[in-house]
Amino acid sequence: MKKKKVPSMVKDQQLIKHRREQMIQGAITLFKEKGYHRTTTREIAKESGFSIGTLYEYIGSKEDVLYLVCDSVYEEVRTRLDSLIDTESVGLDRLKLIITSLFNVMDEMQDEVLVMYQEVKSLPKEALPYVLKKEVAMTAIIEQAIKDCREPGVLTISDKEATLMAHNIMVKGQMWTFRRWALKHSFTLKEYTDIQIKMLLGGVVSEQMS
Amino acid sequence: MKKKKVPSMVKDQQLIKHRREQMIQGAITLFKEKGYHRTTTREIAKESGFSIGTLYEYIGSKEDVLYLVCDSVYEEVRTRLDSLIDTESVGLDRLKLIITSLFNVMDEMQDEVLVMYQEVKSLPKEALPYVLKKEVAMTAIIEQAIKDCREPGVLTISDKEATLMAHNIMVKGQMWTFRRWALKHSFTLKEYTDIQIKMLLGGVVSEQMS
Amino acid sequence: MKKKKVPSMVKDQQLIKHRREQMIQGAITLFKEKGYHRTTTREIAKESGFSIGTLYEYIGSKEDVLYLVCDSVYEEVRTRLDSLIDTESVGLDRLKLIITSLFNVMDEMQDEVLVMYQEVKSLPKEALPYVLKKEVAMTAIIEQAIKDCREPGVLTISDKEATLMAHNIMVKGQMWTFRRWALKHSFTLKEYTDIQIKMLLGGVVSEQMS
Amino acid sequence: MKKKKVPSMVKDQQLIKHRREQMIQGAITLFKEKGYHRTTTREIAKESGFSIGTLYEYIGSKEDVLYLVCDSVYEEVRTRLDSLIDTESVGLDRLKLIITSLFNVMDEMQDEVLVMYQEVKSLPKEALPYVLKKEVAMTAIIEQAIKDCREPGVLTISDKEATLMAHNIMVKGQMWTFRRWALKHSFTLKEYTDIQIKMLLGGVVSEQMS
DNA sequence: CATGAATGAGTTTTCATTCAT
DNA sequence: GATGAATGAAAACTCATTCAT
Repeated sequence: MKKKKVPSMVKDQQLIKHRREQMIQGAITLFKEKGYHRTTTREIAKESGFSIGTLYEYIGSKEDVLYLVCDSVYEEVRTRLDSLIDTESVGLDRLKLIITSLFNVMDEMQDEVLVMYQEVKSLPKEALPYVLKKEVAMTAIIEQAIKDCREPGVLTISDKEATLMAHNIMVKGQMWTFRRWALKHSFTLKEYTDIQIKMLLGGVVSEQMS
Repeated sequence: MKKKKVPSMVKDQQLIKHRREQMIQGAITLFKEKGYHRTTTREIAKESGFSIGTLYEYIGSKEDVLYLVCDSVYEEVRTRLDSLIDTESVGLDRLKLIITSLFNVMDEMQDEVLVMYQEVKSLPKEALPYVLKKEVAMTAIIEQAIKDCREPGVLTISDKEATLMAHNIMVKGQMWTFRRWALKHSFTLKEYTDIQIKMLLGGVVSEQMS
Repeated sequence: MKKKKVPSMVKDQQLIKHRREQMIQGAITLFKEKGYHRTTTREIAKESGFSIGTLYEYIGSKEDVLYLVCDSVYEEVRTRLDSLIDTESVGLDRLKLIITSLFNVMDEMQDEVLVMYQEVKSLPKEALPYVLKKEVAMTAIIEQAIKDCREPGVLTISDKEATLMAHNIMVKGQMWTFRRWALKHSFTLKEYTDIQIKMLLGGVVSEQMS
Repeated sequence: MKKKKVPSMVKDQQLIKHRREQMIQGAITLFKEKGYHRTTTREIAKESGFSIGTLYEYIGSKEDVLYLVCDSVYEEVRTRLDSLIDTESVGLDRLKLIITSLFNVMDEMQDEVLVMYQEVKSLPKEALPYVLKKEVAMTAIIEQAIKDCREPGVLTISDKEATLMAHNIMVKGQMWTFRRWALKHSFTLKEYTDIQIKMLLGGVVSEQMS
């Protein structure tokens, strides 16, 4: 389950990194517009600023491009998220910070994230687990943050509930991208975030608690 | 925004219906396995039990198959859901029934639903709005059921919150299919349903309300 | 080199004749619009007023339709021409009458004639000679009429010249159909006929003969 | 009404020219044999000496091949004709030279010309006018040459007559190709030319002039 | 006789990938 | 390393023809 190795004919690691970044940007632009399958390798090469021959100096197959894109998007989401939540806050505050940060990142990267979630299923069988692992890792962070809030009178929640809540939060983040067609008419990001947090952490409903 | 007309060279309406049902079943089976783009029209024809020539007697293009599949899945979800929630129950009971029913239907039809949500984006531009309309309609039903629960001491919720909660419920239904790879390890459908309802309708968290 | 036999599954000769007439009319209409190759047998059947199955009760293959069309057009041209030139006139008057009649028939049947000349080359190898025979026969009539004008002081013309003049007249007739795009801007049928006759039979140029 | 642009994926203009020449030769050979519609793109590629994939690097669609063929044949006819008539001759001599040259070119290029005249009608709507323009241009040259002969006692002819005579000459040129099946039995090219010139420019008929 | 659904070989076109320069 | 022309397998779609009803 380690990072998939994308083959390249080129030795210079610096160059590989540079070219692949160009490639990923070009590919995202195109995938956004027409999806992975309707985008040709020729188009990716052109959009990336080099020739089809060069493209294949840095990848082994078209699927590698998709893998690089998915990997890159996850990495970027992760990096941005980490930088936002790297604070001293603890407990509920930290959990709220994580949620807010997640939604913010999803909003900033909505096109990239949408592309990624819509196309992961086209990844080759061997690459999927590696990508899913990142999803699992992020979910685990949230789950931990939830569990760290558990305290009588603050958050009473079972392990299973914590797990599911973590999944829910992840999905609410993604949902902001894939259900945008409906949500954007009714909510700003701030409204969306506030209401979701309120619903997640209580306050909406009250009768059962008495 | 009306039902898209899929052209057919065959006159017998009964036969059209029958053949298209075969076709939809065949297509779902294949889309499940390899996705829409990796499935060829020949494969669809073969899986459906007829020749490629016959396939094209009942559709105008490959995209029509996708449209028929999406339309059919929505219709089926809707029919099943309607039959499950067509009861006398009202208020919170009715809302819980709707949620439970939705999740049950999603569970029963997980493959079909997954296929549909993953491939809608490949629908031709003109067909998408029609399909989204169905999603909107289902969300609206849930939203109404939520609003019908509003009562001091039972459910205090603003219009916006109700709208978002409806979306959340729809997404939690879909999530049971597209996040199955993670959820199935931790939850049975019953557990999933119970916890989600509990989280949606309160009881998990309590301190803030005081 | 006899009339090609077009096979039919039907016995009733009367019916065969009737159906084929429908078929020929339908086919000409379509060939006019889109040419033989771009017209499908299904379209021919529909335009003719019956089903594709019925079409094949009266022909053996699509090429037979083309043959029937070509044959029919020639027959019609011939019939009309014969009826127009069946008079007592002789000599130059008769020749002029033939030319005028030919051009008139070509004008009346321009679409049919154009279709025929454009598509004969698609006839199956065996059918072509039979159709060409009709062309030869018509040319021969003209050639004879030319020769019948030969008389010192009236028309002095060698055999070879007479032959070529006959071909020229045939082609001038066809030309009125296939070069219509250019001629219709400059000439009415009457003008066209008058000038062509004048040019064919002298009067345009004169000085060299003295 | 300008030269239609045929799209190519290849950049090297030299190479495009070369490949298209191969393609045109291959296509003419095949169209000659079986016509445009019965010739497949695969056959064209093979006959041209490259693969089907390569063929489509140099054209956008099968119709483009037809356009290239028609364009090329006209260009070639025009070039050859121009080189033959580029002399000092004037008046009747020049007209006779043009006619003789036209017939010679038609004879040399009979297959190509025949193919072109039989298939122009299959050109896409937008391409036809451009090709017809070339036909018009050639006719105009002849018309001018005719008018340049006008002189009392040499050639007395009205404008309309000159126009029609020009069309006649063009058609007599084409006729040598499309009526070859009949003419070749009776005439050599020289005979054909001599008699046609005699008939066009007088001497065959005489009675009216007295 | 008439019908029209079924067939599948054949057609155009695309596009990932290779490799000589 | 970079280029882009060449390749051909594979895909969508067509349509003449058949044959059971």
